[in-house]
Amino acid sequence: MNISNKVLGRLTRYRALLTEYFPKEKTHIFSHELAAMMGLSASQIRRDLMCLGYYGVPRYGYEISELVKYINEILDASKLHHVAIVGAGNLGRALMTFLESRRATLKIVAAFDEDPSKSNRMINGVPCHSMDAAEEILRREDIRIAILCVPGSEAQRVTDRLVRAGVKGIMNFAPVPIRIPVGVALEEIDVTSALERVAFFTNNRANAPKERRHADR
Amino acid sequence: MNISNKVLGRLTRYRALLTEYFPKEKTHIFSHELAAMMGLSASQIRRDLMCLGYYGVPRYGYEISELVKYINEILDASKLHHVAIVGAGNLGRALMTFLESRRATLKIVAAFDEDPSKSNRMINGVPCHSMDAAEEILRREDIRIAILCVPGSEAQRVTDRLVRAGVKGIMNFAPVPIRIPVGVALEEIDVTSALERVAFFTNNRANAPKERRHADR
DNA sequence: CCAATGACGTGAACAAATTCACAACGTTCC
DNA sequence: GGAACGTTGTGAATTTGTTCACGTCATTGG
Ligand SMILES: NC(=O)c1ccc[n+]([C@@H]2O[C@H](COP(=O)([O-])OP(=O)(O)OC[C@H]3O[C@@H](n4cnc5c(N)ncnc54)[C@H](O)[C@@H]3O)[C@@H](O)[C@H]2O)c1
Ligand SMILES: NC(=O)c1ccc[n+]([C@@H]2O[C@H](COP(=O)([O-])OP(=O)(O)OC[C@H]3O[C@@H](n4cnc5c(N)ncnc54)[C@H](O)[C@@H]3O)[C@@H](O)[C@H]2O)c1
Repeated sequence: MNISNKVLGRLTRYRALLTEYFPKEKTHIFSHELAAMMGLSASQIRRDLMCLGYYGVPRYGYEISELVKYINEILDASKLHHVAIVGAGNLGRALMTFLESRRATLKIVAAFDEDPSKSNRMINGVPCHSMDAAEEILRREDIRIAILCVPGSEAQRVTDRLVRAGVKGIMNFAPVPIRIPVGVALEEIDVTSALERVAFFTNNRANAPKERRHADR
Repeated sequence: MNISNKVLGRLTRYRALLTEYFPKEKTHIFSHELAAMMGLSASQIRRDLMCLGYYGVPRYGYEISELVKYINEILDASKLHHVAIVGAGNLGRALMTFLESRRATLKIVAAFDEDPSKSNRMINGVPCHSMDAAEEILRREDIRIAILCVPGSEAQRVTDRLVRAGVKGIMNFAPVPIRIPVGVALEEIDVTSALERVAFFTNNRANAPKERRHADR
C-alpha cells in the first residue's frame, strides 16, 4: 500500500485527536464518531484506516489503543528525528516552545541565526548557533529536518545550504516557494495565502471548502 | 467559472511571487518561467490563469502588471477585511507583527485574550481586549475574520463564541479540528501534522510529494 | 511571401481523491 | 432460532485535479 500525503495528514490528526483530546474512559470509537469530530465523512475515515492493516470489528468499532498503536507504527517508523530551527526570530522562537511539548519523536536540538545577538546562547531551551557553525553542527547532531523561519529573500539561499549539509526534510514558513532537489521532502506553510483564501470565501458567498459532517446514509 | 480552493491557493502565491520577489525590470513572464519558480508544470499555470479572464499573448507571455491586476480583482473583490487575533500568546503576537506588513486589504484591528495581564493595552501595535468585550468589539469594528491562537482545549468553545458574534471566516492554528456551521469559511493550519509528514517522508525513501519542475514538452 | 518558431488556450485523456452502495457479519431481541 | 439491526471493508461510480497534445496565431527570418 502506497500511502498518499493526504491520507498521511489525516492519520496524524486522527492520532493527535485520539491521544490528546479524547475522553480517556472510552475504549472504542466508530468511524462516524471520528468523522463527526474531524468534520469528515465516515466512509473517508474507513478508507483511511484501511491502509493501517488494523481492522475494526462491526458493531464495536475500532479499539482506540490499538488504532493509535498502528498509526504510530506507520508514522514513526524511525524512532527519533533531530530537528533544527533556522531563523530565531519571532516565529522561530514561538515554534521552539510550541514544539518542545509536542511529539517525543521530534526533538528540536539546535537553532541557527546569522544575527550575532541571537547566537551562541540558549533561547527557549534550545542552543542557538551562528550560521557559520551550521554545516558542522548539522552533521555532528545528525539533523535531517529543518524548519525554515528566515525572511523570504533569504529562503532559497539558506535552503541550498541546508540541503548541501545533508538535510532531507524542510518545513518552509517563508512566504515564497523554494526549490529543492528530488529526495528532499518539503512542506510549505504559507500563512498569508491561507488567510487570503479565508478572506475570499468570506466575501463571496461561494461555497467554502472544508467538508462538513455527513452521516453514512 | 467556479474557482476551486486549490487554484485559489496557487493564485495567491503567484501574486505574492510576482509582486514581492520578482525583478522589477521584467514586464512579461512566460508560463514556463512562472512554473519553474513555483515548482509546477507550465500547463498547470496556464490552466490556473484561464479562470482569470485575462489572456496572455503567444510569444510575449503574460504582462505582469495586468496579470496581478486580474488576480487582485478575483481575490480582493471586497476591498478591506478587518481581522482579529484571538489568543495573544507567542504565536498570536508573532502573527501581529508578521501580518502588519502584509496585504493592505487584510488589517488586524483587534486582539483578544482572557489573561488580564494581556488585555486592555496595545501589543505590537494592536489593541488587545479582554474576552468579555469580544462580542461588542467584533460587531462594532465589523470583524468578519478571526485568527484562532488559543490552546487546543479552548478552541471549540472560543470558535462557537466567535461564530455567534458574526465571524464568517476562521483560520485555526490550534492542533485540533474545530466544527463550524455552514456558511463560515475555515482554514486549519496544523503545524505538528505538517512536521510529522515531513518526518515521514524523510524516513521512508517513499516518493515525497511536492511537484517538481517540468518542461512543457 | 511563406515556412518555421514558440507560446498560448483548451478539449480530451488520465490520475487521484472521495463518496456511494452493499455484502458480510456479530449482536440483540423476540 | 431467526429476523432485524448497525457497523465494517471494499468494489464501483463519481468528482476533482493534472497533464497531454494539438490547433492557433503573431513574429521572425530567409
Ligand atoms: N512571524 C510570523 O508569525 C510568521 C508567520 C508565517 C510566516 N512567517 C515567515 O517566517 C519567516 C520568519 O518570520 P519572523 O516573524 O520570525 O521574522 P523575524 O524577522 O522576526 O526573524 C527572522 C530571523 O531570521 C534571521 N535571519 C535572517 N537572515 C538569515 C540568514 N540568512 N540565515 C540565518 N538567519 C537569518 C534574522 O536574524 C531573524 O532572527 C519570514 O519569512 C516570515 O515571512 C512569519
Ligand atoms: N507557538 C507556536 O509556534 C504555535 C505553532 C502552531 C500552533 N500553535 C497553536 O496555537 C495556539 C497558541 O499557541 P501559543 O504558543 O501562542 O500558546 P500560548 O500559551 O503562548 O498562548 C495562548 C494564549 O491564549 C490565551 N487564551 C487561553 N484561553 C483563552 C480563551 N478561552 N480565550 C481567549 N484567550 C485565551 C492565553 O491567555 C494565551 O495568551 C495553541 O493552540 C498552539 O497549539 C502554536
